Amino acid sequence: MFSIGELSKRTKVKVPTIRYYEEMGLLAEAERTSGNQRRYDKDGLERLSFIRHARDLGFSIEAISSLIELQEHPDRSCEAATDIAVSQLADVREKMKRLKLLEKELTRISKGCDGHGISEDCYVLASLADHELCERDH
Amino acid sequence: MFSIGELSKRTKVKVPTIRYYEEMGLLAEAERTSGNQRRYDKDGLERLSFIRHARDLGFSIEAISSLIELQEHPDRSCEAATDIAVSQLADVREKMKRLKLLEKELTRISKGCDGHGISEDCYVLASLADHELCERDH
DNA sequence: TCTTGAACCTCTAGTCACTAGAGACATTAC
DNA sequence: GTAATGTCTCTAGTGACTAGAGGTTCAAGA
Repeated sequence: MFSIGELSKRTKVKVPTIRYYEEMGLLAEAERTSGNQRRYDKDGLERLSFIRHARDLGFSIEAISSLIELQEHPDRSCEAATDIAVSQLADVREKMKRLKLLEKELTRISKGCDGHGISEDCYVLASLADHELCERDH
Repeated sequence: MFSIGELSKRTKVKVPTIRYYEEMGLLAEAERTSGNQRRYDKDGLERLSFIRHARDLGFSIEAISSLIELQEHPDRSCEAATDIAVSQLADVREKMKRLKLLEKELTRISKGCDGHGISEDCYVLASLADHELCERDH
């Protein structure tokens, strides 16, 4: 049995965040000492690692809730879990696509200026003001 | 002179968002009709287009404020604007890097399951629980 | 056993960039 | 003139935390 601080160290999840996850129902309510402090065991550690890993992968709290629900009903099919992962993947790919376009434009923009006065024709500001300068829409 | 709804249509920025930008000081306070409704002209349209474009590129409200400040002091050097764009670019590249790793792992994860019972060994859930299965750290 | 200081508790409020809703007033088209 | 649509302000909610206040508990050393 270890404290919330210890759990925090082991999982690299901040203490207030652990309490937040408990409040959101992602973590079961922890056992308490007589002095009302939370105590965790290996189970709690594993659960929190799961949550952290999923958060790192960009799953929302809501999606993680669903995954945990699935875990607790092993009779159900695994398809639902796969669905969640697939939709997460679609999300990630969409974000990447957008970021690639942004990268291109920002590269172009940030190369344009070389320290002359803004009044003349700062390329950064001009580029932002005038969408026509973009190579593609967004 | 046109209404906030018209401005919203032309810029594709929602009405409450326009009011929010005004409150945040990104947009100057609009002129009003005798009945207290906001009226805009070409200037307002251009300013809002600028803001929208910058937001699309992921600039924060704060960064946009700085850019606007620069615009209003044309005596200053253009370097500051370039700095903001360059730091934005670094940000975008960092995000892309992370997303690439996520994509790889999510692809792996979501291929693993094929509809058997969760109790057996749902690959999605197992992967999230066990970080060792990852090919790289994150 | 006592003391001290770190860690813990709850609660409230703040972050960012909006979004939603209530209830009242203005404008526009017919 | 009336009805529908648009606009106004204000407050509160979103997601996923983070920060701070003010108080209590724990563990280690004397």
